[in-house]
Amino acid sequence: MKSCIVSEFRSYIDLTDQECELVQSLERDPREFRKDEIITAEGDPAKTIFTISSGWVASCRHLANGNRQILDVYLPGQIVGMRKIGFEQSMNSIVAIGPVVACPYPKRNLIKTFDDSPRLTEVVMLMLAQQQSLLVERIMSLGQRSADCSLAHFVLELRARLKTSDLNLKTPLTQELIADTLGVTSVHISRTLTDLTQKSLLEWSAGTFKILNLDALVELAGFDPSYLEPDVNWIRDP
Amino acid sequence: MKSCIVSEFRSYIDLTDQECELVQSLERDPREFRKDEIITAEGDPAKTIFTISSGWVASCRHLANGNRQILDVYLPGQIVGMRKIGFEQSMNSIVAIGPVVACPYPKRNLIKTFDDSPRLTEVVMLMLAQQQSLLVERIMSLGQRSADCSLAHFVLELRARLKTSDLNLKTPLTQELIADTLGVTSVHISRTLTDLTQKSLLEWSAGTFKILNLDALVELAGFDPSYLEPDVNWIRDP
DNA sequence: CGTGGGGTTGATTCTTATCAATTCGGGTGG
DNA sequence: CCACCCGAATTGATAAGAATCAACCCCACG
Repeated sequence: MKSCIVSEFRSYIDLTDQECELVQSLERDPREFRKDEIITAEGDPAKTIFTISSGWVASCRHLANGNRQILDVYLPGQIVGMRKIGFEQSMNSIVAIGPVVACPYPKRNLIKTFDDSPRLTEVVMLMLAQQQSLLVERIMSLGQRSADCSLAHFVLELRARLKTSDLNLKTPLTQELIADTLGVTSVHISRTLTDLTQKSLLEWSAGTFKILNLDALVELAGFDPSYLEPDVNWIRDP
Repeated sequence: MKSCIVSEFRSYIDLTDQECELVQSLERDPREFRKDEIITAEGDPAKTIFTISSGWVASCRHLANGNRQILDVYLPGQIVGMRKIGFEQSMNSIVAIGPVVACPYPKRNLIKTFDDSPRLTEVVMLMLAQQQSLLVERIMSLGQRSADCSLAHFVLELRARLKTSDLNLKTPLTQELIADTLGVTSVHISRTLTDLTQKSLLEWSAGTFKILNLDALVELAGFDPSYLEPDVNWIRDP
């Protein structure tokens, strides 16, 4: 399989051969996970980071009452668990949405990379900053947007992250996953979806969204993709 | 004035004299801001980062409909605007809560520090990871906690961040600020506060919280401060 | 054929928003 | 020193949005 993580890094900067090698070393040990398998659990020691080769993954946290909040959805090529750099214990679990191939590697390896390449360190920092802006957008949805706006925004964000111009998005998500992401119940997602369908904005069936009216959806969501477009100019030359 | 930012960095690692100098250079140009003054606005070019010398500051984002969400509250010593490292445009504004002294400096200076000291780079990365975990906790409040839990959690988080064992917290906040942070209305904050007071958990007057029953508050909030305690062991030696 | 996970629908309740009126309290100017 | 004013907080009445509970449908899969 072509290295997902290399092409992820390449989407930020050009890699020298040596850098390429360094990055590749993060994707050496592919492991398969079944749908709904817990890749790491809350409270586990924060020693292992994962790179996703294929499939989607969610990081989530549970409250004492059992409520689950999905913090972020990760797509192939992404590094999962970078927050763990700063902590001894993993504070959220990572779950496979559908079948997944992911490569675990010790946190130490990533830190080692910092020693070897200040340039890659800067890319990692950029990734952290970008993840923050995803979290910020989630906060906006949870705190200020109504369910229909949030849902529209969520779909548009996914589409932008998938870098596709297709109006049909195939996902391994369920309505319950979406609900736990947007902080509402799955029942409410169902109703909201039929609402949006009646308004000829969006359809959902069997795991795929079909965008019926892109402009109206963007308008409803107030979607501005600039938070997904990083600035790489400050990163030093090789 | 003693350098706030140096002591902030010192709370993570010991600084060599040289590092100390580097860090100090980030706090050279103190400027005063009035209460409610906008320090930077959404859409401004993301060139300037701030270090807070005194006072509190909030970063917030507005929606098209005028709704405001406060993303984070920053205390003296903290670096504000690190997310901007990754973007050309500032995607949220920074507002002075009460009178503030803050030191602006070009983003480039921070990046320059990365060249000069891999060790400080690692501290900055740790700060980013820690900010993420604050955002995550906010997401949990917005998405899954009821207003009273969120409020209790918010107060306990503040107390932990202020590193005080006092049960009285003096803040420059208003109920409206708190409301915009927790994603509810100020009216609802008012009601929730009187609720908590009736239950002898918490009092509020003239900008200070008085914790009446710490244990019960921790229990209600499900508060676990470990997300505020970074792991610094991986940072390289000087 | 059952079985079960995912989705839909309806009835009802609960939390929070909204709008509006009122109070409180600390400054300011006469 | 008092009257006034303003921002902040409180209170009440009502409405909207979302949760909850429960029943039911659909359909892929053993």
